[in-house]
Amino acid sequence: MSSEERQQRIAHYLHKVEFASLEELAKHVDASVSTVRRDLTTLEATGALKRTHGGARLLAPPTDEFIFSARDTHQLDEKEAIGRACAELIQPGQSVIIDAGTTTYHVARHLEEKAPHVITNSLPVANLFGGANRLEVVVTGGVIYPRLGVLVGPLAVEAFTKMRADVAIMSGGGIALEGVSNSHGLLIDIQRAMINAAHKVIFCFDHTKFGRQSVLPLCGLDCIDTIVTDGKAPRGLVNQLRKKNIEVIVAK
Amino acid sequence: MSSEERQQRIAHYLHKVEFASLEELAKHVDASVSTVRRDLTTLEATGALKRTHGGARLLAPPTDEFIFSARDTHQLDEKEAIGRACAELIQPGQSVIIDAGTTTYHVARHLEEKAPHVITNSLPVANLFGGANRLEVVVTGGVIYPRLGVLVGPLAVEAFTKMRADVAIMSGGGIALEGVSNSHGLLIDIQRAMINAAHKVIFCFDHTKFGRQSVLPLCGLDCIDTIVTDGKAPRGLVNQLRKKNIEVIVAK
DNA sequence: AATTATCTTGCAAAATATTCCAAAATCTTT
DNA sequence: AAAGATTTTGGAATATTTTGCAAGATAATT
Repeated sequence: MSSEERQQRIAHYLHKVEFASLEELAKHVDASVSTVRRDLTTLEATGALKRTHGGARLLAPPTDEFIFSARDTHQLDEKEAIGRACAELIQPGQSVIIDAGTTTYHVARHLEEKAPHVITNSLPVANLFGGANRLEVVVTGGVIYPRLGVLVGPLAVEAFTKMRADVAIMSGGGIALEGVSNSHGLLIDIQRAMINAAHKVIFCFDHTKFGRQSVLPLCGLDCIDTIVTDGKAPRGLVNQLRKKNIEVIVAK
Repeated sequence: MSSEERQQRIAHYLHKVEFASLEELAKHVDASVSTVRRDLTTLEATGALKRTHGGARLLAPPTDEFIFSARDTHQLDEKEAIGRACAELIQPGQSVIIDAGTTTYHVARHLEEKAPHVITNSLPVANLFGGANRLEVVVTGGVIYPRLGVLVGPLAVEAFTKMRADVAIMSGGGIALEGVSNSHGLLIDIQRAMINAAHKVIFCFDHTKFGRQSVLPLCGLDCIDTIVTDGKAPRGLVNQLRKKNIEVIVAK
């Protein structure tokens, strides 16, 4: 049996039982406990389930989940690493604006223990925290942009002009010396409002975004306080950004 | 059994009995009293229950109207029927406000083919339509009310005062001759704004809501245009409501 | 105030996780 | 097809977490 098939069977089994111990799973897929452990780790990274001591639990009830393709995200490992590194920059109790996007989604997943005040226009992020009880999550209004699950439009922009936050965790379509650019016109206004509303601006880019310019310019480099990226980001551009007084953090 | 599974079983058990002693719980999950104590502490932190001397009690009253684990939704068949019947009242292309709640959620599930403009403060409803990109869905802003997935607070109220819709599809904790009542104080303001924003007001009640009065009054009967309910609704009260000029539709 | 029950804290034992390594399996290259 | 390189797997040694227990502290009851 291939590893993918095994992982799928684990996920499928969990959908039925909700909880399962490691031994239970090992017996079910006929593999060693070690292997199941590894599978659970990768499955957890995709957001399908949550590991617990002694087993694993379904993350969200099987119904009503927003279809957000964390599954077929590219550069999953890198985004996961970026998410973890970026989350470490947040102090407990800070108010954090979280942009919509797969990378920022992975940041959000590591943010729960910081108990931040979250402000977001991303439905996946909202869903992520919807169950958790300890933190306050503000969702901006807006019209659902179908494919991405982002709330857009005047309601969303307005919400950010009215609020202030300690940190904004942003993403974009490309980062170059000319600044940050993005592809969706509807998002630009909102992202600008986010940047204005936040005291500190952190951008998350996986290495594929470096040197790329997307259709629409979003902001100049002077808007950025910190960039978090992964190990494959081109050295040259990173150094140039650092010279421009931007803190660049490379997640391992 | 993993600790999470145990905690879930404790929570689930409490949902049945309201209150339980430590020993009772310990026996039920087959663990020591110390362990149960620790579990209760963590569970209390999530707000699911309240510790007391000698045991624990359910924090929220056992109304499931706004709790979204479809798993333990009561009167599922009835709500399904109500949902179908209510959806038939909507004309294609109308703008529809959808209240948060399990019953209204079932209405939403039957609404897609009407291609309505949807306005909602319910995350589950937003998720439901988020994937389909044929219809426009407006989500109000607000703070996520944990576990219920409802957006509450001034942002939500404000959104509804600014908008107008053809129909509002509402739910509530109880319907009696005195009017409609509900249990969650935070929701009342929003529901009032919804009612004001809509030209036609439809309330969905399964039969258990009839004759019941919840903690807080929401509105009088004069606000209601139509009520949709299931076959088990008490005849007497239904007729009295009809005499008050309310259209009552019994789904079968 | 005394008595009883319940709670908190600290600690050792058990269960579980992580890390590391060698064998097996798979993929590449010749 | 054989040899080598790479990945995957299972297991062992080492951390970490969880659990159950007991002693002292706190709250409820009489």
